[in-house]
Amino acid sequence: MNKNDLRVLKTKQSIHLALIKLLKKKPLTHIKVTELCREANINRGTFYFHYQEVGDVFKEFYEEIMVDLKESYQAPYLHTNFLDVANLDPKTVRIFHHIKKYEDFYKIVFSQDVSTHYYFMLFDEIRSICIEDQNTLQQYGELNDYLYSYSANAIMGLIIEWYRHDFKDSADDMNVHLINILKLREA
Amino acid sequence: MNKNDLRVLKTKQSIHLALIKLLKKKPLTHIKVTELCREANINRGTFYFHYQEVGDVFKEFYEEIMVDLKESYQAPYLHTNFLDVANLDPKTVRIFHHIKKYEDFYKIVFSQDVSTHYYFMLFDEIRSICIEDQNTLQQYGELNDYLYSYSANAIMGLIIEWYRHDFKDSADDMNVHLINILKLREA
DNA sequence: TATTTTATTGAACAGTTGTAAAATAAGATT
DNA sequence: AATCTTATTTTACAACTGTTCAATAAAATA
Repeated sequence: MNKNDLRVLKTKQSIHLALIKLLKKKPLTHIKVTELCREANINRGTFYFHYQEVGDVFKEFYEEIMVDLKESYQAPYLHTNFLDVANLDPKTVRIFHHIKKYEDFYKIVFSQDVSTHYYFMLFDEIRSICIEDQNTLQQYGELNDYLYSYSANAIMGLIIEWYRHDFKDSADDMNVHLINILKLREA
Repeated sequence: MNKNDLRVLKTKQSIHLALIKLLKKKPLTHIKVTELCREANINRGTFYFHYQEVGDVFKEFYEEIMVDLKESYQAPYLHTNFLDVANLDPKTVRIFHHIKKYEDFYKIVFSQDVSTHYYFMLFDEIRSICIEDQNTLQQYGELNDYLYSYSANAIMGLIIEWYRHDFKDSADDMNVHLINILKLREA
């Protein structure tokens, strides 16, 4: 299967457009392979040549979005150290802006009964960001693994709450919430 | 549908035993309704009279386990205040012992591609525990919602990492990890 | 015990799933 | 432009899904 073959690009794009269209009508878990192929005007066998299930198409979207998140942190002047509260500037935390940008998408990721795979993809990405930003603190040995998962998933907890508030707060609001919570520990 | 009808109790027990048996052979997501009914010696129509999908049976287990977790915190002498590090006694954190007790079960909950529903059931339970244990701190207004989700999901992060280490650490080890992480913020 | 209630069964149905093989056609390669 | 490569289609198949209905049998109730 050649990723650059025009035929592949065409069918994948058809499937992508079809999924986006169907997602406006019904939740991801209710979309059947047959239905998706009918909408995309491709044969069901072709679908199974590229994917295993409908969720795999969603994962493909997700990977692109993860790249976008990663890139927003590759700008060298941006630094977010969740442990160093004193030097934490709300403007430097790009995660919430990223989530807001893809709000409709993340409403699916955090919805009930969807695969946990999507949750863990974001978790792992945020965890990587924590590791890269805290590369000065290496002295905690084995505790590091737990510290990073603790910190990353705490952020995820804020996003869960944000989702449950239907993303009404702005991204900057969320940064302020984070700062305030971290400052509680200093008092 | 009468929950106390002997016929209902009998069929539900058959289904429960069948699911436990099948879970030893294959992941939850691979178990078909037909397969489960064959194993339980009940009619497929009977299954659909009680459940919608295989995962619903798992949820039924889960609810019992959530009751067990809740009860382990109802003993009034136990208090866990995740914000008050100074007064936090490792022995009082019962969550990790609970997880260890149902380790095999939680290996499914935290596995990839399973429904997020199970994750959120545990999250909500831990969040409730945080709220009850921190009922002295009400001064933060709207921030409370975010603070509780932050704290609860941070604990979930430790459990994720524990899962990824195949639950090799003991429950007491986990309590120590938690204490150490919380103490980092004081330094 | 006799009667009523209702959970369970069995059968049938259209639709979906996942897989496989040969035929076709679109695109890549020379 | 001619040939090679392979993605796509077509068709077929057995198994599973989700639902419905009448018949049955198990349990509750009086």
